[in-house]
Amino acid sequence: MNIAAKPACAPSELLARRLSSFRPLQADDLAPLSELGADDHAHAAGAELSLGQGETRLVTAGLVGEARLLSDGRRQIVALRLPGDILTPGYTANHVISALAPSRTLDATALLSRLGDPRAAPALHAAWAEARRMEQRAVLDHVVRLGRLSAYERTAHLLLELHERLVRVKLAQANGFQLPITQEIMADLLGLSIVHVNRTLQQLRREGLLTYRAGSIGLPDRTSLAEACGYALQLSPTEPGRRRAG
Amino acid sequence: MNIAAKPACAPSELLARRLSSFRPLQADDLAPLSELGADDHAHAAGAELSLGQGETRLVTAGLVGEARLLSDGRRQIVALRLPGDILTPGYTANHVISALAPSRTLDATALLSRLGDPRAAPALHAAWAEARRMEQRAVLDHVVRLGRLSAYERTAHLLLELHERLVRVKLAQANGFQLPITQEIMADLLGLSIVHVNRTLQQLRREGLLTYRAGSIGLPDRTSLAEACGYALQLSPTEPGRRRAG
DNA sequence: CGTTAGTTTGACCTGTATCAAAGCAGGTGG
DNA sequence: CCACCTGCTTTGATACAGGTCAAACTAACG
Repeated sequence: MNIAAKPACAPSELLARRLSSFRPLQADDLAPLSELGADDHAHAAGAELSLGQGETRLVTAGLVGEARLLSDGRRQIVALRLPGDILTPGYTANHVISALAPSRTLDATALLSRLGDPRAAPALHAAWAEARRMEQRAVLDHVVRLGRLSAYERTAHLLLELHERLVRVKLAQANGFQLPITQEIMADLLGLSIVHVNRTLQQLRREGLLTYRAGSIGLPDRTSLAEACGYALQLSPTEPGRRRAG
Repeated sequence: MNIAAKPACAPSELLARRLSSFRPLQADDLAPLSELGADDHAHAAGAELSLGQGETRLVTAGLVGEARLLSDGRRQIVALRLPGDILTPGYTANHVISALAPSRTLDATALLSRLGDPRAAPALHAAWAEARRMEQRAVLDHVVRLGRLSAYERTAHLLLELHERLVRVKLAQANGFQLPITQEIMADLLGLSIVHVNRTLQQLRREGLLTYRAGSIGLPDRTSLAEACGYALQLSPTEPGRRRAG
């Protein structure tokens, strides 16, 4: 039940969970996933991952970030990749992919090209397409956070998004999850200074909307938190596995 | 030579230009594009475009924006679509696609599904894949602008990006282009207030890095401008059609 | 020519950055 | 087992980029 360096479950199981969260899938739909080996590669926290041209890797544990570096040292993390997410090579020279916490990844180039083909595995393909859509959506949410939300809203919004994404791969509890990253990383994610991230987290705690210690985030009242930042919850606050009615 | 409401050229020619800017393409490679009719649909400035589920439209003239609306009226434009770009339905309820200037679009669902197939038209497919990559890259650039660049840098960075994108479809001059949008729209694009956009544009003008009147942008010194905001020019500043050596 | 939409200016305010220093671990070596 | 790093968090004081409010200016348009 956490994003540890040690894989909580087999890579294929992880992907199965994520894809099933988008489309109901039968056991035999999932068969192609079993081609994934268990030979994942470990990355220490902070290690940069370099993907070969055209290579696709599946994150199986930990937390990976894709960031853009500016010449004066500023950094913006443009995407967070959680277990079950995939990595593709960056677009520009200053685009770096690195493990934000001890992580594991696995080459999934072959499987992924199969998922992209509607003929090979229709059910998986549909679920995969939905997952891709969701990723697209997440980037745009990130744009809105950075462009139009206050520090307070940004932070709340991001935590809610992470929670929902982790629930899909069953790596979160109903009202909390592990987030083994420093406040500096949160700052680079949220486009804020470290100091301000710290103060914002304190405010959320003071208001009883957040608890955290030792990299463990608690969101005791996701409904209020969502209201406070305009986040549209996708999963029921009480039964996070279940899709919402509205 | 501008992004007017009247199409400057046939839709197929527009796509041909954009794709050719990514990969050299022969006349017969481009043949499949001719299936595009000329029956594009006009949209008044400000009009919202609603795409059917699964529908894909090609922008043939004007300027289209994809925005997210917040309940209190804040708006963030998450992507600008220029002639030669495509539109797909939004991901969320608050995602709206609207013409930012008088525009024209054309259904391209059939053609686009063909471009996605490597077997049907390999050369076009490769160019198209590259174009998609570039779009991805542009969104991430937008994230960096909003998250880590100052108002001044953001503005410069965006104008340079727009210029390069318009050059690809031959709708820009060597050092300028038409940008028929209000400063309010720029504000929603850049995550700034209208007033501050105005002041930032003035500063750029004062410094001789920008001229504009009547929706016409001039970038007399793209090299300096790029330096001022850390933009990595892709096209030669002197011969904007040609790929850069570095 | 009056109306309306957009731009520009000025005065003022506030959210967030910056700087600096003080706590607080957790790990290492003596 | 303590003393010491070293990296992270927290706090306080201060500065500034950019927001807000309000009004004047401009230009297009019927």
